[in-house]
Amino acid sequence: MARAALSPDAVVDLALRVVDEEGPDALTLSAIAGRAGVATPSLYKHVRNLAELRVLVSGRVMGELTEIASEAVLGRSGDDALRALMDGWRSYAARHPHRYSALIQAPRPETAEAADRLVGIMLAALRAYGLEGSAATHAVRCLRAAMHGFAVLEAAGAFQLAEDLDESHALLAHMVISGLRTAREH
Amino acid sequence: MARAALSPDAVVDLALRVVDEEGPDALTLSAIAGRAGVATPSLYKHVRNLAELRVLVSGRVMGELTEIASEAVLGRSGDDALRALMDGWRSYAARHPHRYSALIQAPRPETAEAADRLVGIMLAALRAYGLEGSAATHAVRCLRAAMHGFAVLEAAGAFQLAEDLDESHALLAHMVISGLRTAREH
DNA sequence: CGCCTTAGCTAATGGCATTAGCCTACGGGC
DNA sequence: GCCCGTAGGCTAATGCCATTAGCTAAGGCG
Repeated sequence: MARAALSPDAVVDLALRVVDEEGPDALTLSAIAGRAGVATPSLYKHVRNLAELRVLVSGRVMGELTEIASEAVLGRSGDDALRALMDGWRSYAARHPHRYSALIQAPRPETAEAADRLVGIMLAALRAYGLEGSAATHAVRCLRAAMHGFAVLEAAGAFQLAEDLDESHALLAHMVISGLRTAREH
Repeated sequence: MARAALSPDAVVDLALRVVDEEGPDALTLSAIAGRAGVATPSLYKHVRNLAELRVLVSGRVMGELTEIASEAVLGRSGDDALRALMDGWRSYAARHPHRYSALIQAPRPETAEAADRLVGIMLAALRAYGLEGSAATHAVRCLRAAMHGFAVLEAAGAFQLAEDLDESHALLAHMVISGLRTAREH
């Protein structure tokens, strides 16, 4: 069975290292093969193709994000939980901007489970606001949009001015919270 | 001067058509050359390379978005202006999802002017809330994050459930508005 | 009327993904 | 302890794409 060094998981590990160090565009099979000390075609023994590898990477990132989110919410509720969730999300994206950019948003069966867990955590974070059915769905969508939008823009370096990003993000959290508190009327 | 059919602008036009019809990943010089009825290397007479073409495409999209945004805000103020801006933004992204995905968020000198105009429009839309200096910057950042996050997720088809997206988006607008109204404390 | 600029061309290079087919070392069963 | 099947590696080949170099012709301008 040869060196046994490689496996689908190991390939994803290397892929994440490539992404972190060289950016999502550098995620190429030959870059990974180089790091693995293996010829490029050998990777096809572990991964169907580049597209599938991207999905696997995305799934891994989603899993990490789920872990972060779940820790953030743990033992908190209400505004506190929501703020912790948003802060955790943002800090993950800021710590690993390339990794975050490798997140695929289009729903894929392979990442459906992780995505569902994430939605579950968001729902839990929103529990204190007493949202029922559709209202909860709308709230989760907005929360996701806010967190993702901020994370993407920050990761891309789109916020140029000198103002403190922590403060901007606190305002975003305030918007979500105050919007949820007064959601009756809209 | 040969056929005079091509020019940098014409190349961008074709590029936009490719993006719209086949998605951002299909944006390739040879696809454009095919549509232009020209050999691939000929395009280098009009555009420095693929990377620059992407930036030009992004600039064009940003310009269109600026137009939409400015029309939306025109003749309105306060909550009304803000909601119209958000609705216009979202509907542009929904109408041209691939085009919207081709938007490059990382600041580039070539798109700086369009980006500044966009920020200017957002500032105008926020005028009624009486934000000064830094507070206005934070508000623009949050508005951008909310609009962009929702647009990206919708364009990617990330919102799966059956609930009405208009309603979700109305809630998002409500969050922004109510957050701005109560922004003192945070 | 000739020149020069310019937009097009072909040829060549190199990176990458992907497929096909080969080779071999291990591990389980005898 | 030996045999064989399988799995994981390899090389070779293909094809697409971007990019560069150098050629060519056509149109405007003097």
